[in-house]
Amino acid sequence: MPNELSKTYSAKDVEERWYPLWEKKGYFKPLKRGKKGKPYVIVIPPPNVTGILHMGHALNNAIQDILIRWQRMKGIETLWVPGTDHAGIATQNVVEKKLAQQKRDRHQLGREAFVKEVWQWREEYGSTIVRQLRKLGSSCDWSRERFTMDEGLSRAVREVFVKLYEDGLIYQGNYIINWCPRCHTALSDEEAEHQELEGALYYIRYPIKGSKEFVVVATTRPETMLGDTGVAINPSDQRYAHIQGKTVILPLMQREIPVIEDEYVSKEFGTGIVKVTPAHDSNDFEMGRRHNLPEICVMDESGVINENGGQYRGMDRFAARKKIIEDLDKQGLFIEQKKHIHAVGHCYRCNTIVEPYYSKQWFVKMKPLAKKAIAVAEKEKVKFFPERWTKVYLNWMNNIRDWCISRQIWWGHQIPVWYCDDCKKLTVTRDDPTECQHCKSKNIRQDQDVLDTWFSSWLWPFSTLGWPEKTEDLKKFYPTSTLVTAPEILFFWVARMIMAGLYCMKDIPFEDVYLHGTVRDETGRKMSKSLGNIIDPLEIIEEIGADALRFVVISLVSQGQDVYLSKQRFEGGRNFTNKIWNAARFAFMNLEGFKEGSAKLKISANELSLVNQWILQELSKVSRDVENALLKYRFNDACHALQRFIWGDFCDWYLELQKPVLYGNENEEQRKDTQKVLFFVLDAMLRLLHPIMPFITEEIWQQLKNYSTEEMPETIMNANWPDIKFNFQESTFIPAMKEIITEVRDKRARFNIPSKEALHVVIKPLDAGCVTQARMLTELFGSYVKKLAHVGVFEDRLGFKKEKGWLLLNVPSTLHDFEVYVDVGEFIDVDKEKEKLAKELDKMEGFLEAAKKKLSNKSFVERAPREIIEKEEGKQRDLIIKIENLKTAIAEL
RNA sequence: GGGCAAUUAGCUCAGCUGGUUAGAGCGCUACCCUCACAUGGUAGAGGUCACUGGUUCGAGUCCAGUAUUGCCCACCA
Repeated sequence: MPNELSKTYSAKDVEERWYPLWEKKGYFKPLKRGKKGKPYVIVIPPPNVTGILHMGHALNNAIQDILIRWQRMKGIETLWVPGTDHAGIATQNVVEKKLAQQKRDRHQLGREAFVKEVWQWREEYGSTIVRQLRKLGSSCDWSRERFTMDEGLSRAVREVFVKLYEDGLIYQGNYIINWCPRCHTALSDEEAEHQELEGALYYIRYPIKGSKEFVVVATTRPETMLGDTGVAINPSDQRYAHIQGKTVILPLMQREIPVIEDEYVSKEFGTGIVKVTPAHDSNDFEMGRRHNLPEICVMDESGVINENGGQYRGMDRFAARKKIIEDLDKQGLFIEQKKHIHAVGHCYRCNTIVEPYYSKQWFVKMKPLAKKAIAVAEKEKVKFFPERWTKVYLNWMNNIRDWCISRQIWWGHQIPVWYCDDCKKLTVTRDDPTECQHCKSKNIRQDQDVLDTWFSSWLWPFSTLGWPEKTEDLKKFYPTSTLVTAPEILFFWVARMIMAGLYCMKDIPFEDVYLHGTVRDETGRKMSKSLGNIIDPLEIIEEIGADALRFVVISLVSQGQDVYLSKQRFEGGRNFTNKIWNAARFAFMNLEGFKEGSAKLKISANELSLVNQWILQELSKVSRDVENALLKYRFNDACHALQRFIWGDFCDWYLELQKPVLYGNENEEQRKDTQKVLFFVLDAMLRLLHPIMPFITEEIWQQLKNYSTEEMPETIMNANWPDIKFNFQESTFIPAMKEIITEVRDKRARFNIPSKEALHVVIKPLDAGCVTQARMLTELFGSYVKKLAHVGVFEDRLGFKKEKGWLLLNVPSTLHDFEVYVDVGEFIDVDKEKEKLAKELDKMEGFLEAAKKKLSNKSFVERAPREIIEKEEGKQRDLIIKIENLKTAIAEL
C-alpha cells in the first residue's frame, strides 16, 4: 500500500492538497493544547494591497511561519495575525494608472467616485497577495485577517488622532516639507529617499544696489532664486564686512533684497554668501523667520513656476533652471558651474525628485513619544536581532523630528478635522460631527487631506486585536512576541509601532524584533521589477514547491546578512526534497509488516545495536541543535543541521549500514529493533523539519501514521516538537568503522579496483590483551564493512604478518590498539601510494612540529588550562603513532 | 561628513563566549545506472582566513590602523 509513492517527489500535488485542509480544520487558529502560559504571537508586516508576492515576502513570511509552527508544536498557543495595508500613495497611483489607460482621470470622476473605484479595485485584486501567502504555506489565522482601512482599524486611527490632538501632540502649521510634484502630496522625511547625484554648483552675481560691485552666491538650484528675499553672510566673515547692511538687486526679478548676517552660513562653503529662499528651502525658511524675510513661493504643486516667477511662469522647474542660467549668462551675471555631488531627496513611491515646499500640513510632535521608546530599547525590553540595529534605532530616536502626517491624496483615512466657516475654529472628534463644537454652526467642512499610510500601520500590533475596544484578544495576545521584518522599514514602521504601543497601550508592542536581510540577485542588486532581475517565487513554487523554496531561502539567511539568490540555487532545494522523499520511500519499503506502538521507544542501551544507538544519539544532537538555532533566530544553522543529519547521517550512513540488517533474515530480532528505530527516527526527523518544510513532512508523516498502533495527532502540524534525549555510552567503534570503510573505498578508487573484486581486510590486535575486542569488532561490524566497502573477508588475526599487496590503513585514530590491513593484491601502484603517504607524512610531521613547539613553550605549559594541555599531549601521542605507521607503511611498500 | 556591515576554497557563505588537523553547499576531477533516490552514490583535488601592527602562552576569532565593496543616516546652500 505505501509503495505507491512515486520515484521523484512531485511537490505540486502534495502542496495543493494540504493547505486547504489545514485551513478548513482551523489548525491555524490559536489552539490550547499542552503548555499553559503566554501565547506566542506574531503580527504580519502587512503587505500592500497592490502587492504581488516577491522574494522579500517569501523570505519574510517563511521566517514567521517557521517561528509560529515551531512554537505551536511546542504546545504553546500561537497566533499569527495576517492582513494588508491600504498603502495610500502606492495604491492611488496604481488605480490612477489604470484610469489613465481608459483615458480617464480622478479629477473627472471626483473624489467620492474615485475612492469607490479604489475600493472596487481592492475587492478585485486585493486578495492576490493573500492568496499567494497561502501558497507559501503561511499558517496565519485568516479568520482574523485585517485591512488598515477596515472599520475597526479606521476606528483606531480616529481614536489615536483625537487622543494625540487632545494631548497637544498633533498640530497644524506652515512649514517647508518634502513635496512630490508628481504625486502632488507632502511626504514625511522618511519618505524622501536621499540619493547621491552629480549636480552642479552654480555661481551667480547679484549686483549691489548703488554700486558697480557684485556679491557672488553659489546655489545648486538656480530656479529658486526667483523666490529669493535675501542674501546671507556669516557675521564674522571679514571678507564681506563691507557689504553688511547693504541691499542687493535680485537679477531677473529686479527685486531689492537685504544682506543679512546669520551664523548658519558657513564661510568655507561656496563663496560664503548664500541666497535666501525661505519658501523653498528649510534652512532658508528658518533663517527667513529669524530675519523677518518675506516668503515667496514661486512654484505650483507640480513643480512649475507660478505667477511669482515673472517671465518664467509656466515653465517646469528644470527647464526654468536651464533658461535662468542662459539668461543670467547673457547679462554677464553667470560666472561658472562646478560639478557637485550631493544627496537629493526622491519620492519613495515614484522616484521623482522632491521639492522642498512651503505649505500647511499636519504634524505629530515626536520627541515626547520617543522618550519611552528610547528607554525600552536601552533597557532591552525590546530586543533587536541582530543586536547592532539597536544603535541605529536609538540614533534615529534621539534625533527624531516631527512627523508630517497629512497627504494631499484621496485614498486613505481622511483627517478627522472639521473647519467652521463661521467661527473659523476646528472641531476634532471621535465621531463625525454635524456642527461646530464651538459655535454650533452647521457650516463645517472636513479637512480634505488624508493621513500618511504609516499612521494606520503604526497601530497594527494592537489595532488588529481590536483596540480601542477592550477585547479578549487584546488582553490575551498583546504584547506580541516577535516582529519579523526588513531593516528598510525600521524607522517607517518598527520605531513608530514602539512609540504607538507605549502611547496607546502603555506597553511595548513586541519583545523581539528580528530583522532579516534584503533579497538581492547574484550580482548584489536589489531585486526589482524595473531592473528585470526578479526571480518570481510563485514560479519557483510551481516548479519545485514551496518547501524547496523555503528551505533554500532560509538556509541563506544568516544573522541579518543580505540574501543573494540565483535561479540555480533552487536546484539544491529540489534535490533535498527529493532526497527526503526517497528516504521515506525506502523506509516504508522496509517497514513492511511492521506495526507497533513504538512512537515511544523504551529500549535501554544494551538492547540496541551500536548503529541504532548511534543514530539515536545523532538525532538527539540534531534536535538540540535545531532548537538552539531557532531560539537565537539562526535559521540557516537550523537548516544546515537538519540537512547534515538527514542527508549525511541518516541517508548516507544509517540507511546504508542497516541494509544488511533489513534485507537479510539472519537476525530477526535486530531487524525488528531496526524497524522500530527507523520508525522513530523518521517520525522525529519529520517533526523537526516540519516548521521549515511543512508540506512534504505532512505528506510523509500521514503515511507513517499507518504503521503506528498508537494514537497519533491528526496532522503533523499539531504533533509535538520532539524533545529527544538519548544518552548512550559513547562508542569509538562507529567512527572507527566509518573510517575503515572510507579508507578501503579510497584504495579501491585510487587503484581502480573493480567493485566486483571483493577485498580482504584484517584487524590486527597489537597485543594479546586486545584480542577479544578485535573479535568483537569483526563480529559486530562484519556485515556492515563487507557490504559497504565490498569486502569479502573481514577478520581479526593476532600476529598478522603483512605480505606483498597488503597495505596498512591510515585510519582508525580512535583505535589505538589495532592495525588494519587491506589486501589490494595485483592492483597495487607503489609509486602512487608512496606519493600519497609521503604527502600525508609531511603534513603530520608539520602538525607534530607545532604540537612539540607548543608543549615545550614554558609559558604555554604554565598558563594554558589543564584540559588544553592534556589535549595537546594527546594530539602529540596520536601524531607520533601515526607518523610511525606512515613510515613503516612507506618502508614496506 | 557620520555610522554600520562585509572581506575565509573557483562561486555563495558558516565558523556564536579566542585553544580543530579551518567547515558546508554549488562547481570541478575520477569511478559507479549497486534492488530509496543519477534531482543519486563513492572517492578526491582545492584555503599563507584582504593587508599592517598590537594584545595573548595561544588570533580566522579580540584591539588599532589601512585598503576595497556594499548599505544606512545627514538641512552646508
